[in-house]
Amino acid sequence: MLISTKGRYALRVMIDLAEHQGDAFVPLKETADRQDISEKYLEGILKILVQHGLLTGVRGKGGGYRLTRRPESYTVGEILRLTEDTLAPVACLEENAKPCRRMSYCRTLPLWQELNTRIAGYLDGVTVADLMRRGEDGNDYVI
Amino acid sequence: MLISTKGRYALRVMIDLAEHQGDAFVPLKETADRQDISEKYLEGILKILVQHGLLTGVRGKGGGYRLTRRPESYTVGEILRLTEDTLAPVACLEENAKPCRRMSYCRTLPLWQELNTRIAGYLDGVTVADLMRRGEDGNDYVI
DNA sequence: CAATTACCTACTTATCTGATATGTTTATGG
DNA sequence: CCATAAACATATCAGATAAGTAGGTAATTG
Repeated sequence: MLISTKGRYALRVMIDLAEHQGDAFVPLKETADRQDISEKYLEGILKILVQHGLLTGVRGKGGGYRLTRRPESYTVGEILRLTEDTLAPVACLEENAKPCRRMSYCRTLPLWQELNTRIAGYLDGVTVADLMRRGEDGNDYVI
Repeated sequence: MLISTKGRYALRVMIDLAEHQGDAFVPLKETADRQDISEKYLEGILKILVQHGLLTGVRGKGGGYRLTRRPESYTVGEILRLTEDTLAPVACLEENAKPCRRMSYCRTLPLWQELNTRIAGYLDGVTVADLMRRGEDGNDYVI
């Protein structure tokens, strides 16, 4: 499992907010209901997105969450990197992995590196705006 | 983390056996030493590979393990699918995942499906023979 | 001031990972 | 035929992670 519920939920929330934007701030409860996700669990996820500036959160009556940028400017990779611990397919390629002695001659390292590149390349090439378009004509982001 | 040590070790063992083949059976202890992997832990991994016919295991003095086919006939995907629980990047795409109600309209499903296809496609396109060739001229399996 | 809503901290429960320990069976060489 | 080498089998375990729950605090508005 490369992507946990945390990352999947984060993506769905971003899409939800993008789709219900314009009419000011969207309270978490609304999104949680629509997406059928536990409110309390979602809170933790949205906190991360706010802290990193992807969303604005406003408290009190009339408050809620809102995107800070246009949907086409958020890549899937950007969102997942915040909510997932890592997107690396193997431990050796993680951020803070302890350097592996076998690196210089490991027969499998190039395999993992290429896999990593392909995964990151794909996820960085799809935007939230792309994900909104399911069912529309000419939707080919999956290709 | 898509691939755990189990899968990574399995791959390294297959390569190790491929490289030390011909001189009959290779005892687990040898491979474990060369690859710096716990003997006991490796046993469990090799058992799986034997049970599925990728390796032959022979007991007693002079025994050990041997590939049953030529290195170029084993794909990385084939090996990893045996040793990893799943290669699916998200829970919804696992073998025995309970069918998701949101499937027909889920905005993110196509994203995961395409990611899954790309990962599987890459891993099924690389063989054990390819992995042996690191450092050789014209080695371009990572491209 | 009351209601709403985001924000914060801590806990829980189940599952998975990466092993270790302790044997049993099978084959070979002396 | 017995000691040794080796695969095969089963159980257990400690630590980490995932997914979610609980309970409370702070800010904003009508």
